[in-house]
Amino acid sequence: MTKSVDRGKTEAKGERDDYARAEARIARTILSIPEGSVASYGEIATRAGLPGRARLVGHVLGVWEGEPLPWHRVLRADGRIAFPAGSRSFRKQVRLLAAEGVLVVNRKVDLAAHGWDRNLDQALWAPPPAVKPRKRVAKR
DNA sequence: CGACTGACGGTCG
DNA sequence: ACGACCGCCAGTC
Repeated sequence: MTKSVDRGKTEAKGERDDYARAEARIARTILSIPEGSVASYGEIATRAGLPGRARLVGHVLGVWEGEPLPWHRVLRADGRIAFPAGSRSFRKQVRLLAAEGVLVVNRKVDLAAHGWDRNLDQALWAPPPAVKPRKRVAKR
């Protein structure tokens, strides 16, 4: 048997599987972004076990045809929407985010306020910063 | 096969 | 803040 051919097939299949796995992990990760939170492409990639492959996340979002994904919760690393400002998709994303209480100000979303992990920490620790340490001594 | 093109991201001047 | 680069990945011409 033409080993080389078989090998070629095997490799090609392996690559397809790798891609399929990566795609599935990326989709699951995006699905797990809580409503009202946002995450960057890079963050998604990292959490999906694919560090450094933000571009792959963008690619998957573009070609995905499985169950609907909360794609609007995925932003660029600096909080900006990835689509050209003013485009159909851009406006739609702004609308969907707004419906969850995430506002786009100056072309950007406040990641400090809506970042995924940060939100989680906030939910767990919930220590509102508003109150400053007002020098008060401890009364022991 | 090389060049180009995106739902990207980090670094550097 | 901004552009130039470079690394990264899949598709298209």
